Amino acid sequence: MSKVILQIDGNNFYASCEQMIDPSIKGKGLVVLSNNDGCIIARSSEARKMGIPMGQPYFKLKNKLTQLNINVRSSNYELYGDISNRLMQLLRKNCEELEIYSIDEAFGTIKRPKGKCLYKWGKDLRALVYQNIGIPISIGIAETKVLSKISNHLAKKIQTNSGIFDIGIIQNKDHYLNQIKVDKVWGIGKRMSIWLKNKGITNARELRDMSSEQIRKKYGVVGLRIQNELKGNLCIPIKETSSDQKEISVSRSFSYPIDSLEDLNQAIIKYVLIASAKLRRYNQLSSAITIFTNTNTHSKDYYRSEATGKISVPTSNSKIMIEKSLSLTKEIFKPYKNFIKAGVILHKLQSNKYNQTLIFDSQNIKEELYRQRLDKTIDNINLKNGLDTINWGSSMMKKEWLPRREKLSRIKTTNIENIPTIYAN
DNA sequence: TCTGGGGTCCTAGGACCC
DNA sequence: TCTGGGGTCCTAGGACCC
Repeated sequence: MSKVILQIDGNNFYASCEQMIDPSIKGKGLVVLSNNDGCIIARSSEARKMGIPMGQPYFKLKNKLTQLNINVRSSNYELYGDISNRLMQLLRKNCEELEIYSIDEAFGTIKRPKGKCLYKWGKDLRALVYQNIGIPISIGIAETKVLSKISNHLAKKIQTNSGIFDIGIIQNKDHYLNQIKVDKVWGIGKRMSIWLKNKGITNARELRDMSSEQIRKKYGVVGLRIQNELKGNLCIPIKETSSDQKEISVSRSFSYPIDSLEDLNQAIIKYVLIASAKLRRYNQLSSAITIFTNTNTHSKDYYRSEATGKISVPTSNSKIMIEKSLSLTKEIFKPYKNFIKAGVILHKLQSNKYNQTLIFDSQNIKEELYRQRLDKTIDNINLKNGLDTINWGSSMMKKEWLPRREKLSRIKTTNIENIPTIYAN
């Protein structure tokens, strides 16, 4: 028995989620838009076949989508999050270890009985997931993470594999690795693939076989790890328990440009409230905040500004964070600029279990406890009734610049009971 | 007119200490 | 007159991921 790595993901995840809760669009062309209805970030396989590209701005393709009778949805992260949780729970039951890598993707491990292909095992899991969750998945099986990604890619690409591929059972993988373009290898991005192509390296097999010394010189341990994983040596381990988050960021584009400090302040307050609620949900504290804003990246006089401030006592308190943020906002604001986006990043996160705060005098302790209770009460009410039920007065004044979500599916998704369950037979 | 959002890891270089 | 060198911690920024 040897351990193998599995890479499992939901096919066209956002599109599949939308189709699952609304059977009327099943089997039809469908695209899902990013926040602010900006770009196309997911396509059903039907839309893909009709030639709709990924990542394109919505406004450029609006007419074409109408002509082709393709359905359009704004992204609905509450829904995708709910479905993702159910998917991951089911996968956890069926793997030995599981690392949740993103909303639609996980790495897992199981034992391989000596010399046995795991295609049948994958097929059963795939059927189980479809019956219980209603989402089609793909499964790639291999010795390492990088190879399991490639295996998953082949599972999707080659029709006869029907969503499952076990490259780990294949001794000589050259035939398959030759088919994988170098920029499709996990960890090889734009920059590295340009450098590799200039060196005549175009596919995964060539990357595996090239001089390690050259890679190490240019890309250090990061590059070497990728190459080693291609050779079948596990270098990137499975992280089962997601260690505490290192930072939390909340940013949004506005539906139209803003140019007043007042508007910017309101946006920032809004984002700080979301971020600090997240922080409390993770039982973490932060001791540094970055605020940033920028004008249109596509315009000639693009302007971006950011400022970071420390908080002397690590906190998760909304009020303290808002005060800090507003003083930072004043620093980064410039008049006569049309800002189209702003955001907040909390860093230096730590668990609130080990909160070694400064010694408070009794009055401060009282205030701190009061603040914590207040935050908690607000969080609980908002969790039950939606994010905006109770909010800080200052973030309520104007909302016209909030992001667009015009094509949101109407189904109420914050309630898990509304998600249909599909039973076998 | 309209081009997303939220993360991680690594490295180089500065500040500081002994 | 000659003015070291290694370690650690922090930060900003690059590159990549979904």
